Amino acid sequence: MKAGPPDMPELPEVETIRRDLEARVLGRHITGVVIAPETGKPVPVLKGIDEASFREGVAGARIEGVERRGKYLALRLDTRLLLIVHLRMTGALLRRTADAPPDRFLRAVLKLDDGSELRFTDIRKFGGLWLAEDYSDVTTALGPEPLSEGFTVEGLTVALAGRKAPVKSIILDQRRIAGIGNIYADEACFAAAIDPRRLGAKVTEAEIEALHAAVREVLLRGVESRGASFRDYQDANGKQGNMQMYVKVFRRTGKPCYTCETPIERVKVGGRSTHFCPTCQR
DNA sequence: CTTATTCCCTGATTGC
DNA sequence: TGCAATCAGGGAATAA
Repeated sequence: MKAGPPDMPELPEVETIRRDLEARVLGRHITGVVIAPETGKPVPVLKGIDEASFREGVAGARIEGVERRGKYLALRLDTRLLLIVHLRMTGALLRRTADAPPDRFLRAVLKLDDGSELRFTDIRKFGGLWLAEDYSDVTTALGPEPLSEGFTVEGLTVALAGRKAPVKSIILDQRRIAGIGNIYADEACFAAAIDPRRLGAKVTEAEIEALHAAVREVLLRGVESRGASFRDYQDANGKQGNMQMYVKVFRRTGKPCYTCETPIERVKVGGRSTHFCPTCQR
């Protein structure tokens, strides 16, 4: 496995986990919860709820749906509550048999009535679990799902109109579009031939159409590839994705652009590492 | 409403 | 060789 900074679960990665879990845990009952002892600096894995209340809220509940909203994953319980998970940077949600070897960086375990377990691991402890009635209880309002009909050229036009923020920052903003992270933002800007540093207000009508199509294209390819595993990402079965083999610019700094052979450049946009081709992207 | 900055956390990498 | 400093980043909080 290639070394480097961690890769972060974005829409395609979370969707891959969702599909894996839907096929395996739908209809199962949660029989127990185990919170792993803290290692390093103590950071609660349960957000906005104490352990006893969480256990009481999920124990015995039946899993009636496995959902995704943006980068949030949720188990819909028959109690009408959502057990919401966010993996942030290094989180994983692994389906294991109860006798499987211990996982490193374990933070919480949901035990199921078929003897399997859902293990939440997280090296950097940015992720967490919530128990809530709705996504709006745990996050600011999320924009449309980019792979749904709710994501339109018109909506993207409004999101960019008059804005002085870089186009990359705008498509990374979960309130504008839900689910795009650093990998797919860079790939979408390349596919649309737009310099990621360009201000939103300076993107033309034709380019907005191209960007709309590009966002959908790169995310669909990501889902088809079962996500990108540059280092840490793994699906619910502990397997890596393949999207890292198809990226055109992300973490290809100094390597030749596949289109024009100009070396890919890396800059900071909105505090995030940003990769682009200075020739193809204007 | 906007945009920019800081913070959280720890394994990998870089620098001396 | 060793050990400290630096880096990565999603999203919330804060500042302006």
